[in-house]
Amino acid sequence: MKSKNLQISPAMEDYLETIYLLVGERKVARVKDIAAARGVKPGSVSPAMKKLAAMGLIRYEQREFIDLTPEGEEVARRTLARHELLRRFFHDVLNVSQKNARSDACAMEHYLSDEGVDRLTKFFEFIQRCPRGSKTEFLDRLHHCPLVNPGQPDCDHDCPEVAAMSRTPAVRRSLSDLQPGESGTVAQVDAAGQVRRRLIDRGLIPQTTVEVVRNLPRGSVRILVNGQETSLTTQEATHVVLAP
Amino acid sequence: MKSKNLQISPAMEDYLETIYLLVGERKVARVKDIAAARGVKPGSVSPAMKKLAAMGLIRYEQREFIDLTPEGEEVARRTLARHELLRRFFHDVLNVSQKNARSDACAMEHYLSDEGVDRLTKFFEFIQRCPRGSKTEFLDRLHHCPLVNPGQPDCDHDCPEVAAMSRTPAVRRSLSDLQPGESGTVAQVDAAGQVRRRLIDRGLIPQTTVEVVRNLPRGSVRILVNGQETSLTTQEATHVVLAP
DNA sequence: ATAATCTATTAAGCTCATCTAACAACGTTA
DNA sequence: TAACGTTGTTAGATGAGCTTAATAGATTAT
Ligand SMILES: [Mn+2]
Ligand SMILES: [Mn+2]
Ligand SMILES: [Mn+2]
Ligand SMILES: [Mn+2]
Repeated sequence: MKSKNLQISPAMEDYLETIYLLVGERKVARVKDIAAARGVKPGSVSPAMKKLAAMGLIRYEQREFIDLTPEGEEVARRTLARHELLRRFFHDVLNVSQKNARSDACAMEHYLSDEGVDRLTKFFEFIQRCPRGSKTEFLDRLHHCPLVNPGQPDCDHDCPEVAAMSRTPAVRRSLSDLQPGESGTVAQVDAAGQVRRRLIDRGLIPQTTVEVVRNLPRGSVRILVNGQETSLTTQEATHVVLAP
Repeated sequence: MKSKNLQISPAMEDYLETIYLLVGERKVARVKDIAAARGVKPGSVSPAMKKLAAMGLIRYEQREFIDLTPEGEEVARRTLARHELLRRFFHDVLNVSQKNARSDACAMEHYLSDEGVDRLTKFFEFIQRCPRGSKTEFLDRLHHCPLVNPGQPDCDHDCPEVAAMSRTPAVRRSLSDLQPGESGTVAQVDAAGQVRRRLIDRGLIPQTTVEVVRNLPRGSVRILVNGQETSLTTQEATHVVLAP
């Protein structure tokens, strides 16, 4: 029984993932449960099940319990592996809340290439094994570095940058220090909330090159980011820390 | 002129992003160019432009050059910022090929939450500033660590794990060493190509807990991953390195 | 100026994923 | 067994996004 449609859509992957989890949790998957888990109405589930059955991915007799075929299980597991990989990256590495980590991951899992899976896995292998024995050493630094998270006591990881910071008050150069014609590389967006969002949304993320085109009246600067011009208030510009 | 539809779909975001880039590159955006850039037919673009114009995001008179309104530019820039953030993460950090990094990023940009953007930016700030002065020190380790990339000469970063590795032949414990009932934590999937993919697709990614349920005849093991059982050949199991 | 060539718009039609609302099957309780 | 409540199926409709093919407008060459 060949599948008629070789491409599996995001929605179909999610149905398979959901069935897989339901069968794992409570032995059986029913239309009602699938609908609840996916946040859709039962009326949407029945036709979807018909389709998945036609593709040979589930075993489905009307009104009976739903079960994955080996091929469906394959897809479900692959999808879930991507889901977990991304969720862990967001939650465990980036410290995104569980809720957002989960929903971002479940949306993006359908678009992560095989190469992406491979390399993201390598990343976990690295932070698990390389950094000096303790498996959380790298994450510790990431989550507690006072350079990035102001208010953190100290990273106690003999980091010369931090030491330098506590010696000299602040040798930081910001975007507001640049003269028209000069350019620099963003090192950090030293702001929170709305200001931070606005700066990031304008493309001012670390490692981006930014050039000051000219100063505008009324305390604004015209800048060039990603080959495109925008304006910023000088106030905002002081929050963009540049690499030395 | 209020937007009738407050939610902007992935496709619409991509149209805005495309227009933004075209205007930046060659001053004007025409239907034909937009179609080519997005890989759709011109017949799809015209109605889309009509819609975006109705939403107040572009300036569009039939048969004339297309331009973003300030609101459209806002959306375009935000989308592009996410695109670049993700692309850089995949390419510069994970070493995914430009092609895949770009396409993965452009698909996922529409689903990354604000919190995700914020934290991913923090990640870049961290690797830019914390690790010992050189901005590429962390990436160097990641990309050259011989623990993860066999064949690499040596990471020369006084890493005790590597030193231990070169002293003692191999103290590694793999999934195939576990007895039924025992469990461990995945540290690395020490395989390439098909085998690696198959193991990852079964959920065996670093930091996952795995339990051996029982040994099967004919050199297979039944294992429990993510609350679900699967089988592996003993051969495959030897490639799953466990944390000590 | 006319024809040839590009380019853009439109209409019709497709697929996918969803909804609502009517209906059918089933199991339970009275 | 009859009624009821729960669960599942179906049909009809919607909307997004795309294609193709016909048509229309604009530009360029002859
Ligand atoms: Mn999903
Ligand atoms: Mn998922
Ligand atoms: Mn995109
Ligand atoms: Mn994009």
